[in-house]
Amino acid sequence: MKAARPNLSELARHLGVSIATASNALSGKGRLSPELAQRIRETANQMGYVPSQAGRALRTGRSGVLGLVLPDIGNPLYPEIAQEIERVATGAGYGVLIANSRDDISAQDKAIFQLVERGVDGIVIVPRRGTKVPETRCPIAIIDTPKTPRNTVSGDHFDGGAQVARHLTALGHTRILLIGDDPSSNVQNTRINGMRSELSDAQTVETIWIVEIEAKHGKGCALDLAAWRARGFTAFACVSDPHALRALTELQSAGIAIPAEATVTGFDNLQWSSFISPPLTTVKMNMPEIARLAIDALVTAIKDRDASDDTPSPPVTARKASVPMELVIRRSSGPAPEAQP
Amino acid sequence: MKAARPNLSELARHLGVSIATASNALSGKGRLSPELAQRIRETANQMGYVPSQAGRALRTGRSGVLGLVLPDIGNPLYPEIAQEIERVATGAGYGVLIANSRDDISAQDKAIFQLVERGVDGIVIVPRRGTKVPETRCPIAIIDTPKTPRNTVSGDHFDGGAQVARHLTALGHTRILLIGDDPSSNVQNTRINGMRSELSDAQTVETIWIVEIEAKHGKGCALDLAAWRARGFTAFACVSDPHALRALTELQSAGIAIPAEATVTGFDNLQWSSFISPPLTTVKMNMPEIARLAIDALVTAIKDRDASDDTPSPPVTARKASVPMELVIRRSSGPAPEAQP
DNA sequence: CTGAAAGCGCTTACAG
DNA sequence: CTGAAAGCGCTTACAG
Repeated sequence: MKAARPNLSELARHLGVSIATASNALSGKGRLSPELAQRIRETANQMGYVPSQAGRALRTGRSGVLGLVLPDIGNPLYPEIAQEIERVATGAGYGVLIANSRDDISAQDKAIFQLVERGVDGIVIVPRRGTKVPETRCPIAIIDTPKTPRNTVSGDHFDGGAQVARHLTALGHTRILLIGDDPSSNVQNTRINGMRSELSDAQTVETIWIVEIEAKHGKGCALDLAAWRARGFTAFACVSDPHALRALTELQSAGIAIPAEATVTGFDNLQWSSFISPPLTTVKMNMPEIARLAIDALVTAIKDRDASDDTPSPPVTARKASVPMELVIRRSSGPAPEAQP
Repeated sequence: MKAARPNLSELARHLGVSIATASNALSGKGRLSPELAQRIRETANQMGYVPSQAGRALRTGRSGVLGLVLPDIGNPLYPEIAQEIERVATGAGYGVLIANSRDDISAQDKAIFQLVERGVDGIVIVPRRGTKVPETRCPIAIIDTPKTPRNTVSGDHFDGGAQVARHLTALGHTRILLIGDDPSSNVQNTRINGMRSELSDAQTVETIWIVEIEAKHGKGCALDLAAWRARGFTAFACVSDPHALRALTELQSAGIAIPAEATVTGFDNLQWSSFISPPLTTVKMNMPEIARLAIDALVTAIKDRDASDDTPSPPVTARKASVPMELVIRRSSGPAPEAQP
């Protein structure tokens, strides 16, 4: 009644072959007759043999696990990143261990250390704002912005912003309010800069940062967008969908019709952005591609590092650092009304 | 220049003690003089000694890692679950390996198998709709609804629904539309049933399911809520915040003022629910508590299982299966207007 | 109070 | 083409 999972030596004994032969058959490494290999694989299956990761990890020095460090879930984009990273990593034969860099500023370093302690082969990090990613001997892939030091791969946030701006210009908007959340965010700044790069001096452009307004009036306070509208601003371009949602509902509540009287745009194409009324014009990142490039780069770095040992791992670089974004035009953006207050 | 991370035997040699003593000092297990233990720990720190998980796992048969299986990210509640599970698990000394049960129906079983293959000590599952969680010898904690077979712990969705209904009744609403997404969801059904349980025959209550409407009119179609409003329905109670958002923006777009002319409620208290205009009345789950109970139960089961080996692990039950929810009243709900069409 | 030794399950040169 | 043996780093009885 020994139904517990067999190990390699039990499997080998059962088959009357050596343990090495069994191992070779399953890994397809050493040369052995195809028939024997076949027979071994079948029996392994049938006996429910599952190789021990621990044994393998101890022997090979590789855990087959990658770490993923994400900041607090505040940004609803992270689940999508996590999902894509998990999908690609699984496809490459890796598991994904998650860690959270929430709380204090040192949490990111702590999270990284914990992952290293658990023996991950490499780490993907979406850095917290205003932090430095420490150097380790464990390869690290960074997803932030093209300008971030040691950045591995990211969406082309600048170009995404530029696309929004061209769209608004084409619709005839001349007074445009850019709405950011936190000026210390690399991603948000790059998006804003991208927008500004495509807006001409003939247009009036202002930027507001929500954290600064909330610092004065409290969290969740009104952004007074109706007042901006009254001053002739007809386009409200936000750095992410949740802020666009906040803007859109605030304008709607004030009785301003979207898109007839004001245009609102977001960023990130979150699930609900296509389901609200009116559906939100936004910018979609190519997450599957970003995840693929990040994991590819990481896996390559892991293999390289096996050769040259010791020393901190050099920055991991992807084949392509910047992945294009796609403007998704929906009904929340429309032609500028006659821009009268 | 041997700066690479030392292992236990190098540490022991460096200290002139046996490898067993070093191990005992670090784990605090075997009895040894406090001074020696102290000295060993200090030197270990100073030499940057990091114990090998692989070695430990191989020896102890425990990986110190839990698996977390979540369905597709469609439900924006999952990130919060993931975050809390990760937090609690880390606190209990476990890492968290994520897996996704997206795609086809068998994906959930596949995800579980992969985690087992990676040697996790236990698994937390939020089951996909309409699937059976397979029995394994690996302990599994299920987070779904109190009625789900083998459910370990969950929010009290029924009572959450009841709280919403009492709130609406107290506000004087007599014609109430319940808005669900998918009738095959245990969670959504329980919430709807909870609402119905507290609505009297004196009230008119109807339920619509978004997937059914979309099956006819296409994804993202209008829900025609203005028509319901015209028929005198003044309260729109949704099974989750994204659906409430859809309802709220649809009503606002149709020129119906919230909450003056219609009340909208959601479920789950997602981040943005407090930032929209008007902010959303919703129901908040006690995720930290749910995560704590789930992990506690799992860890207990893992320890128990070490005693009795083999055989599928019995269902993991938490000290408390059902965690209360909290109604969060915000401005999207208000007194019923004179309910004239 | 401390140490020598076995063994967890695997892979990988190496010998035959 | 196949097998015997070493060893990855740890913990845990056990002996002293």
